[in-house]
Amino acid sequence: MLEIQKIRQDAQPFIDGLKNRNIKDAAEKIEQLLTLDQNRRDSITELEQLRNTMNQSSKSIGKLMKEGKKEEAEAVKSELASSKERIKDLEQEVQTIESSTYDLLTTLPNIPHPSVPLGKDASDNAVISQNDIQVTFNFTPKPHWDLALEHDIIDWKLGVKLTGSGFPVYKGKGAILQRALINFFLTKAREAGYTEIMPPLMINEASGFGTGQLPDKEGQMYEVQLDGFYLIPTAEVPITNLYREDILNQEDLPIKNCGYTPCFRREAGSYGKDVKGLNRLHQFDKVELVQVTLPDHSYDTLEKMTSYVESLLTALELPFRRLLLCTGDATFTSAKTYDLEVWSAGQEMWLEVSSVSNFETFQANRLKLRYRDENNKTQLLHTLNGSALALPRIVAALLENNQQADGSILIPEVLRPYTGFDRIGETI
RNA sequence: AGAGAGUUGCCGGAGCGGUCGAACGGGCUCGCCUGGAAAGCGGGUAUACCUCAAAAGGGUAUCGGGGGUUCGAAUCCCCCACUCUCUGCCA
Repeated sequence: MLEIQKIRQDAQPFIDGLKNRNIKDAAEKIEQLLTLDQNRRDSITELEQLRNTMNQSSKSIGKLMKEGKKEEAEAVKSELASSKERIKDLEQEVQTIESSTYDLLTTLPNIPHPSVPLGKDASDNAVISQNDIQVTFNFTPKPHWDLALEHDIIDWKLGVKLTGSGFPVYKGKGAILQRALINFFLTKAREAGYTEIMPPLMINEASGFGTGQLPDKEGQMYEVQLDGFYLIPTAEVPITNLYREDILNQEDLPIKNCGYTPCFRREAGSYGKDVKGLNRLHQFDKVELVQVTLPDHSYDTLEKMTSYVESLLTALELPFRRLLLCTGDATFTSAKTYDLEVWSAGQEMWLEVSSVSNFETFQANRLKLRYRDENNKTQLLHTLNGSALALPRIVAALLENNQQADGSILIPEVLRPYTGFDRIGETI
């Protein structure tokens, strides 16, 4: 959530930023916000003055009662009646203004960092870099859904039987591969200084709000209505919300956490080849990184986190490229996002496997996540996160890129200690 | 799931419907004391918002969350959440 105090100080960067986000009536919205803000402050000023006199009168009534001057007390009481009504009205007014402000503010996305390219949609994302790993075949590589079926390692039909589409069942070496990847990613993260967190897989509404999934994105999350919980769409939600309403000490920063969780996404409206096979699931596994940093350090951290994720892809010998998402394609909460995509030879397409974002204060503002600065004042921190990594598309790419002429699939060297086997399927 | 008890500041812990942002103790911190330290003594020690050009100062709100009664609520009433104990159930 954007900081109203900052908008009040200097609205122009916000107007520009929102325009770059393709919000046409950005200026009007900011203007509305400022008006609401002014009205709110006017009302509060009056309200608090009234409350002040009210409090004082109440005290004097107390005194008069003690002194036994009942009639005088009654007189003061009757004088208060009108203020009391006015206070009620003003309270109502403030509440209305605040909820309008909230409604408006929650529709506004984060302001993009100056380095983010302008653009409408994914086609305007900038390819920043690409590694030099190539995969070549002297036969036509198959898509992973065929390979998975042939080797009986992933079963979509069973998933449909148990639950529905988008909930595959991993079997045998398919299941072991999942576990191996999770373990590999977590081990690497620990070596890189991240603390492993195993959070709840359901969150409450306050947590959903804190990281920006609620109030608007309910459609993305599965809801357990009876208990008022949501299934997490990513470990980012619980792991970032660990620090909700905290005031951290500078010496505790940066916070570097990682965690493996299944992720649950409704993905309403997705269709076509995007959802084929492992490309887009309702339940998938992911290891997530979360960092909380001082404002001055967040962009440096963003680069380091992204490089770290790239090192995982390199270790897995996958061809990948790094995108810088344009102003139109970055997520609602992000100020700057890098996407990492791997090349999947069977489908001949790039698959997004990681998204690394700096949210600056956008989440921290919602979370009320602060630190004490040199002057002992509380300031909002910056939050970041990144997938390291999301499993299904990694699995898709591994299967497709590492398939051999004989139909078997080689496991990358680094994973073998984790899988205990070096190949899926028959060798010649 | 049923019955009961509870939820107060960084922690422990008081609190009668009235001057309670909250006794008392501990912690932390500053000052004095000391050659230095301990002890001792004295002071400070929440957050958000409003006011103010800013600082100072002043004000409002906050005692799990929300609503209500009242001139006035940490204290009374209602709803919700959480914690603990017992019973039940169970990986």
